[in-house]
Amino acid sequence: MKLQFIPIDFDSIDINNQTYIQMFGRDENNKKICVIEKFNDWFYVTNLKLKKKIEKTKIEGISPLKIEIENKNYLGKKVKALKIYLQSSKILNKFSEKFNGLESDINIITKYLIEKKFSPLNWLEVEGEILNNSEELRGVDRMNVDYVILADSIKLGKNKKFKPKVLAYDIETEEFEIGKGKILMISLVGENFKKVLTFKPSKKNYVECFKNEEEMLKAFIKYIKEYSPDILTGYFSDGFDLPYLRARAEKNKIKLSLGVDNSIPKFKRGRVLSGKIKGIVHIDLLKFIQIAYSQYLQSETLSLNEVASELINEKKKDISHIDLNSKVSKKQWDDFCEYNLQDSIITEKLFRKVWPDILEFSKVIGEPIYEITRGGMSQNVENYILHNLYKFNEIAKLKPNHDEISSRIKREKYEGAFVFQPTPGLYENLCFFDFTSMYASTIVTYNLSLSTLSKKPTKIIADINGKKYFSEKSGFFPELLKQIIEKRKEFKKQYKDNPNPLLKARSNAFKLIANAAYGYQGFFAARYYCLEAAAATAYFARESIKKAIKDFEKKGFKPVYSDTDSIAVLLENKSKKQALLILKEINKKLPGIMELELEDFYKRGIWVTKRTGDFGAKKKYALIDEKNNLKIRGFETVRRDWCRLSRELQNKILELILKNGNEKKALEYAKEIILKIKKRQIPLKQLIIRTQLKKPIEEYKAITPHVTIAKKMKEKGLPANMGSLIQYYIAESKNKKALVRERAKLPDEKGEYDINYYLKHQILPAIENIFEVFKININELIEGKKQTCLGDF
DNA sequence: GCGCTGTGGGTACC
DNA sequence: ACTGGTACCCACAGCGC
Repeated sequence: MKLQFIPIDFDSIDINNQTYIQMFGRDENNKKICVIEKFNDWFYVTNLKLKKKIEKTKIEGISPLKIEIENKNYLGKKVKALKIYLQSSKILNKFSEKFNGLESDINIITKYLIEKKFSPLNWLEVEGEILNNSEELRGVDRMNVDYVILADSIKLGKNKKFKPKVLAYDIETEEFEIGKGKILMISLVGENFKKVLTFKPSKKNYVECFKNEEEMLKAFIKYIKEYSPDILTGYFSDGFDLPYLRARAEKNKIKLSLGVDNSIPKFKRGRVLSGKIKGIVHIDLLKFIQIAYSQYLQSETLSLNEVASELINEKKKDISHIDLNSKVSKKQWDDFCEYNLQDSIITEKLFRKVWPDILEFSKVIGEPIYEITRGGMSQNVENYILHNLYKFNEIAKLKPNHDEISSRIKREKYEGAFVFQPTPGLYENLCFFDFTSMYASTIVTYNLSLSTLSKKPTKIIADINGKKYFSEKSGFFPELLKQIIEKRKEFKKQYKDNPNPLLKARSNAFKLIANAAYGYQGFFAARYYCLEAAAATAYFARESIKKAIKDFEKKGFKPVYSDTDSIAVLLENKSKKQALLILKEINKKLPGIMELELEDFYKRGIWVTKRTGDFGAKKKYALIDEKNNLKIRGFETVRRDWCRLSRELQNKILELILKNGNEKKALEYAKEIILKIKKRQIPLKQLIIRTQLKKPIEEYKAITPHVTIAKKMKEKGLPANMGSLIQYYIAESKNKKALVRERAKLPDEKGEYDINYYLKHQILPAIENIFEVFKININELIEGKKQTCLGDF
């Protein structure tokens, strides 16, 4: 039979020493199906003399299926290679190791997709037979899908729209530690499907009540099987919900058979766990948001609440804390159920919102959605490369081994970007320019990569701790990056002409890959690691930006600031038109694909001194554009480890100064706030300091306030683990010389906030340097000196 | 015990 | 360990005296 099929999840299986690829997805009638196809895995050997020996080799009773001689490239050089096919991939590594093989370390699904030139989530045309309790294939078709088909041939099909069947879930538990307490409830939300499973009655109509935790877990499994989603999604579900479910299932001695073959979820150890369910793509939305969105989000944490409110304008249900040790009222329990349901509702909506990005990311990189949502950007860059090496007939380089990685980690840092030393002051009429995708353009323009690093001198010379040369013949890495940049441009333009989420997502996916390519070459675990290329990229970028600054200066534009790829100049008596003309002139002379573009014009901008030393601080400035929009960089206002009071005060002061062009109103405002805190009229909420715990508590050498508080929280049984945001305030103490950490208290701990601490350590640092631009000494104002001059105090 | 400087730690910029 | 380097600023740690 012949059918149209869209693959969503991928796996492989070995039956009687033959490897098969399993693809789970939908047919054109929206039936959930599994397509199985034989696949012969391979590896390469570049020593042709080994052909006979390999042919005769047998491992675990298996010898090579066939060996082909191919003309290939390896790191840009022509090679003759043996391509050795094996019917079973389980002995591939053993074979490959024996003969120093290549490409044996590429994931089998990746290889299948590369060989077939399929991309996940593209429709395929499948011809084959439906399996019916096939004994020959050891009952591989006994799965919870509508049918299983063994394919004879698979071709690219006609693309059409596809909407995956999604189920979102969320659990509420007694304890935060995985598996420690019971799971109290589980919510499930899909299209026209809303349920909360629990074992304590509630009158809410979506709640289903079971005898105990065990029965609830069984029902959870049953509902997932019945609903049979393509995608099961949660928020932080790799790190919490799924492992917790696994632990409680074990405790209740039931099998968490969520897979379509009744298998239990598999967990892969990484920096954090990732949970895989056979035949259903488990997506932890948090992970994808970290990869694709975090750099664009305003949210200070990536909590579901903050992210959802920013992306879909939805909030979690606000309920008061429930103390499970005391009696819980019916109303409280109902609210709790609703809270649980709401989390899944939000997660499902959030999923719908980011789905175009997941889809495009997967198509652009060429990897299934499970893979692209895990493993970080370096992995995505690498996968993009692997899927496109065929264009260059390249054999892939092996991953570095453990020793290689260790020595790479130990290497010294190289010199990075250039940052202009600003002169503190308030400036008027500024013009910002920046290089488009600077590092990526630099890599392309100067041909910087592992395979183009040359031992012999060339015209491309990077002066990085000695001279390094790069060949002028373009290499596959820069060439690939060039294509990425071109595609980015193309889709960006298409999006401009025809704004739709898919085009935006596609353009954004290419942008993210381009931006990560530079970091990739300097990343210790990269296949195409090349520190010289990374250092040379930074070198040529520095040269470019310094030259551009000089060029603007020559044309009479005074440079004020520059960081990595941006330049700010003063317009002074010149017009915007003139600035754009100069930009054009400078652009004409730029090499390769380097391109400088106008970022924006600003009415005013302010730069301040460092707190220590009397010169201008880098990476700290505030701008106001012609529509009175503020753009604040680096200041305490944008730093989450400062209390709200200092942040809001500083923000207001910057705004008043930039709007008015002078400090008068700002000073009035500062006085007001200082007076308020002196009178203890500022609510504690404004004074909470938040700092993240970046590692396990025991590993800290310096015992800072937030570490002290974290310890206190642990003692109280509150969650304070790696990654937690620790909140505290600084309270008064009889001992004037007590350390800050000794005065730090939890937000709900009794005490009076220390007015002096907040004046000197939170308010003063946030505004002192700003007023210094106007020769005003805020410290004197705070301490109450010169009262007669300033009044009020 | 005081004052200075170095270091660890967190966060932001690009 | 899960892209890179640059820079700010705090609180504590450690040193000399």
